Amino acid sequence: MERVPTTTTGRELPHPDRAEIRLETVLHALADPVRLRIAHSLDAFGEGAGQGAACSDVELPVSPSTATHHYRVLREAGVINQCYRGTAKINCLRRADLDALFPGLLDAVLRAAARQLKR
Amino acid sequence: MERVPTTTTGRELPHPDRAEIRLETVLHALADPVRLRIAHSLDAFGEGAGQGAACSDVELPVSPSTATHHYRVLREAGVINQCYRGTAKINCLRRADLDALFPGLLDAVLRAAARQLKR
DNA sequence: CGGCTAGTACGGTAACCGCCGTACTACGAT
DNA sequence: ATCGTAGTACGGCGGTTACCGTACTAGCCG
Repeated sequence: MERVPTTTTGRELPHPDRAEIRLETVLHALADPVRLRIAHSLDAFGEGAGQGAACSDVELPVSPSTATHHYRVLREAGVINQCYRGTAKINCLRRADLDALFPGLLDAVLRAAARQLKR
Repeated sequence: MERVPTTTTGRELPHPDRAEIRLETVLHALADPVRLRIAHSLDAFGEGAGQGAACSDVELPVSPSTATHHYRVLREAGVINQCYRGTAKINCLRRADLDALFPGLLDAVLRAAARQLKR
């Protein structure tokens, strides 16, 4: 059966709301190679079918506990949104918020990241 | 007399060339409030008359030695160009290089910074 | 139930960062 | 030559960061 466990788990994760997102914090979050890669992967995944990707969908060159750390940094900076679905944690970019606050920034960064990969 | 001391001083400062500029490093450089302010100020100054501004033209809430540190981070990241003119050190954004490598990024960051200031 | 998978919290370590003061150099002006 | 101004190099200090391993919880499946 299609047991889609929509937004299970009581554990709510703290997210900054739009007005609290600071440019310096966003830039700092994206300035790390691992986190930049996460953002880039989420962008790629997000464009696909149902938006969002689990942490385990993104391959990273660090240990799971370090990955958790990086996801938290991104979430607390306001770059990504995280929610639990079953045992998985689904991540997606906060495009709407970022675009509203800093028009063009996210796209510029993601395109720059993509471009730098092909070099 | 107009003793314009064009590019005096033998001391040459090391700059990365275009191909060496890394996105993560640029983002890291811009992720600090003081350095973001420097970039923003250079943008404002640069648009004016003769391009570039001396370090002392940009007011910063840190000591001179710390300011030196921040300028160096920006230069080594490839965000600014520095050269001596007389006793002053002239700084300007490396627009052409950054725009070529990461189109739209610098403008997005600077506009985001400007926008965040008016809040 | 037991076991699997996904992710976490904790604690520790080594590196880095932002900041400063002090002592110094480089240039221009007097 | 002397002084003042612009910026620097150095060393130190305290806070943050990236990383890991280990031990743990939450949900799913058989």
